[in-house]
Amino acid sequence: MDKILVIVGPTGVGKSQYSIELAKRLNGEIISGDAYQIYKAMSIGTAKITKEEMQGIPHYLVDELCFDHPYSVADFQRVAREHIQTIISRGKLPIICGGTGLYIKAVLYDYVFEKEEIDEVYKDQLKNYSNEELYEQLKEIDSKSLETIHVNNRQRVERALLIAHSGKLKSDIVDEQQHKLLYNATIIGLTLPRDQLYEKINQRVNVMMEKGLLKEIEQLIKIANDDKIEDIWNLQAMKGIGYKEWKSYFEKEATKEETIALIQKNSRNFAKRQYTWFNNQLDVNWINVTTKEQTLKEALEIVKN
RNA sequence: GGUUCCAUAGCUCAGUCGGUAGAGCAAUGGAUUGAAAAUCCAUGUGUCGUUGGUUCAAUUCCAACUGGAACCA
Repeated sequence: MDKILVIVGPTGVGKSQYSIELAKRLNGEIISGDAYQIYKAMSIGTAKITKEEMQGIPHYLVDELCFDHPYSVADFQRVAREHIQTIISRGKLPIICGGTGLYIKAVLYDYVFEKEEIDEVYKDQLKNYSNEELYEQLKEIDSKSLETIHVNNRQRVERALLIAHSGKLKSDIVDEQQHKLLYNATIIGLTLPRDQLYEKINQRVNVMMEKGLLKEIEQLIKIANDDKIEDIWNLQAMKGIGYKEWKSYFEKEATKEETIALIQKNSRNFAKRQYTWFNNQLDVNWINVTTKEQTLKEALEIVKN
C-alpha cells in the first residue's frame, strides 16, 4: 500500500504551519483536505496560507474554483487520489492536510460514489412534502438508510431518496464497501486544550477582520453582481463560516460587532464538530500543540513507526 | 453617614404562599458516504452570597455581615 501522511485537527489549531514543516523534513507535497480553500477569491475567511508561507512546497486543491461552482466529496475524492498517485510517482510523500473529515475519510477509505444524474423534476417534487412525509417515503424504499438519518434532517433524507431514485439504494452502496483503508496512512491530529483553542479561534477572527475580511466579502458581492448571480448568499461557497454570517449585516439586521461574534461562535461550534468526527471516524494519533519543537519531534516519530 | 433595592447555572434572569429549582443564550456529547465550514439529534452543568435564628423542614421568613446599585444628605 502507498504511504501517505494525513494531518487533521480543528480549525485554528495551526495545521497549515505544521504541514509545511513536515513537508520540508519528509520531502512531501501537500494536498488540501478542505472544502472551502478550493475557492479563489476566498482567502481571508478560509485562512488560506500565502505563497510565501508555502515556502516552495507544492500545494494542490487550493485556489482552483470560482466561488459560484459547486464542489463535492466525490470531486475531492477523485482529484485527491489522482494527486496522490502523481506525487508518489515523483518519489515524494503525499501529505493531506485539512479539516473536512468526510472528504478525508472518503479518500482514505473505499467510499464509492456512483455516477449519477440528478432527476431535477423529481428533486423539485420533493419540495412539496413535509419532513415526516419524506421520511415515510424513504422508509418504504430504503428503511435501512434511516438508521443514521433523523426525520428532521431533511437534507440527508432528500439525498437518500435521490440516490434511490437514480438506481441503487444508499444503504446497499455502503454495504458493498469493506470500510478498509486504501493507503498506508498515518493520521496525525493536532489538538489544544479546549479553552486555549477557543481563545485562538476568537483571536484569529479578529485578525481576519484586520486583514480585510469585510473587503473580501464586498469584493465577492461585486463579482456576483458583475456576473449577474441572483442570490449570492445561496451559493454553496457562501455557506462557509466567515461568509454566510455577513448576510444579516448587509441586510442591516446585525451590526458588525454582532457579526464578528457570530463568526467566532460558529467557528467554535465547528471545531467541536470536527473533534467529534476525528475522534469517532478516523484512527487519529493526537499531538498536543504546545511547543512547536516538541510537536514536530512527536510527529516525526509517529511517522517513522 | 442614612434609606431602599439586588445577590439563584458560565451570562441575562424567572421561581418556590417554607418541602433543595428552570427559561433563553453560551457550553457539552453524538450522528455524518455527492451542500460536510453543510445538515441534524441529545443534554441543565447549581453548597439558590456568608453566618446565625425561627421551624419537623429554609434557596424561600427574620437578623447580622459581605459585595453591588439607586436615592437622600
